[in-house]
Amino acid sequence: MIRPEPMQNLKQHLGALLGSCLSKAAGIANSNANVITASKPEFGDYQANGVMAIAKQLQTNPRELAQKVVELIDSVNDKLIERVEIAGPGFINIHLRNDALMAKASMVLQQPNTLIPQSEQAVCIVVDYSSPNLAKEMHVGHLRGTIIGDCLARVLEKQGHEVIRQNHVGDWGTQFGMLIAYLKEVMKAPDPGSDDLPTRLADLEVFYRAARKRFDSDSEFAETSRLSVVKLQGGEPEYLQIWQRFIDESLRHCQLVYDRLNVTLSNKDLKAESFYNDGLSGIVTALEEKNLLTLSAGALCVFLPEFTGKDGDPLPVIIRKSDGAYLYATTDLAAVRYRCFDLNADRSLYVVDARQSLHFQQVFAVARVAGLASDNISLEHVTYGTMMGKDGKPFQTRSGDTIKLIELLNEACRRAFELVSDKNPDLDEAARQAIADTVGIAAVKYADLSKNRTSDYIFDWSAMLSFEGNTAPYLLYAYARIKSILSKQETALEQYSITSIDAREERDLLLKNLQLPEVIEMVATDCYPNLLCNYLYELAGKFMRFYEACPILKAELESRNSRLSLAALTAETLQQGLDLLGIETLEKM
RNA sequence: GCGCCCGUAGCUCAACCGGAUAGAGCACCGGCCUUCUAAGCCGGGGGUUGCAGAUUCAAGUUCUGCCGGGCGCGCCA
Repeated sequence: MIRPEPMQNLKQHLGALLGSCLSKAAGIANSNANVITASKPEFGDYQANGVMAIAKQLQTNPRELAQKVVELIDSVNDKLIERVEIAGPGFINIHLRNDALMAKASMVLQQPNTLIPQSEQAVCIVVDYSSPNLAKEMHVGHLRGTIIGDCLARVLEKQGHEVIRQNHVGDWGTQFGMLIAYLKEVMKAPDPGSDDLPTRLADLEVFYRAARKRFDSDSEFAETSRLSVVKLQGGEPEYLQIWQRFIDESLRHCQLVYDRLNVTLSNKDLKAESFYNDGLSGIVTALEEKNLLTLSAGALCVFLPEFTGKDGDPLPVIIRKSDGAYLYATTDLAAVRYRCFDLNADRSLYVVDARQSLHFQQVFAVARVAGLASDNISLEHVTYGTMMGKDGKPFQTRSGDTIKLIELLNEACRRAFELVSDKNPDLDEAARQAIADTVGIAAVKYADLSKNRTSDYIFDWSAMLSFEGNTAPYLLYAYARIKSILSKQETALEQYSITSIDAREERDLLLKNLQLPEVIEMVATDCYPNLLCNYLYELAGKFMRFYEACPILKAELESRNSRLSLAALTAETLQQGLDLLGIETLEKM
């Protein structure tokens, strides 16, 4: 496959052009013209907000400076720009040429793989996401991290970066000692080769809860559990064998959920906590060499001056517990080292619940001072909010009302099936089921992806399973409408080409299509998938308005072909955008 | 007690590192299917952006102090 050329998106092009004009006019190198999409249609297509700040700096009249900038822009005769004008206190409003927009769009139509340009510099990016605890079955709280991470991985990959997914599953902590101890207890004479373990684990959640109850109520059992961890981490065969069967069973559950969710994770992306086990003593050595370790109450700790807790006391990062077992900080340090020096990552993203932000701050800081991370690697904790219950209180995973992720997906598809059957009773059942499966999953994913990841969110069936308004079905519906039209055209177009713009709705839709690369760039930089959702929703909305206002198949020949092309371009944009969200499209719905 | 995050329409959320009159959806009210899929489109009501200051041409956005909510803070992950 030919790698599409790096290409400036509209905003980058205008930003560079106006930036250089502003720099020249102001006599200040690298001035930022601060070009953004226009906040209102009256202001044109894009607007430059940077003139006023520079004028302030120069103690000069902003409108006069803007005038100089405008003259410089005019002298360049840029192919994209129809005209620029000064507005208000010193804004520069930018209007783009229709012919330039049409030409750009027609080019993209002929080479759809240029719709999303390659990043100028491809780098290696590790994306750590999903990372469920294998002691339990995946529940609704795992949804966010899994699909946000998957979206980011897809976006970065699409830009040409080398993306290495890392599913850092929890398979090695204290809870496994607990499970093993409980299993041994439940099955008096453990014989891991021939028992009915899979049957007993058919409901991992139930098994976990039972073990947990024992652990919390019986200190002797808790002690046995902790000793089991040490034995496991020490490599005792019997423990390893039981453990392995837990893991295999649990991973099977996870993969079912991933496949159902259309999440790209597979076995090859697994890098479990246990993978780092052999390297943990090396972490201790490395920290020792840097004189960072302190023995505190029997535990090996790192104290960094920038982290203090209660009463200003130094806050420890516990590297090794007093009983000799390691904790997740140590594992995470080993993972940082692995990603930096073995995978040679330039960026390492951790898509993990915001509650762990202090933990990651500490791990990153220790990794830097201990040389477990190079200075060049960008370590980024991509946080997301805590899931709350209907009452606004945190959704307790240990309480009985945990909802399994698979149950949510089943319910979504069930409701979607009812709706499809209602809307489209003529389709046979298999077709309706297939549509419902796509729509249901899409709705659940989009409900989460479309919200700013940093805010806490309330688990709410009705919001998550809604099919109207700003939802995935709206986008899928727009796509299906386009496909329906395209399938009705009598003669296939030799090649799509957008050659005329008559209505406001046509132009709005055309320009919006061309702005996908800008959005992708923002998502890749800041890791906010909701920006892509917002964009696609606006794109679909502009298509709906175009659809209502502009007849396509009944239009005059030239307009007809042009509108068909515009519709085809929109389908392409929607399809590629939804694909980056991990949402499949439908030809019919 | 200390630290981090959050507070925007009745509800769920936007607002592109400080920009022009704060926008959508849901819900509610009213229009639009003999015309390319009504899971749609058009219109309407609804706001002192928690409160009070500060910074400046410009603050939902930055700073300070309160109020309210969430999370984290030594051997769970």
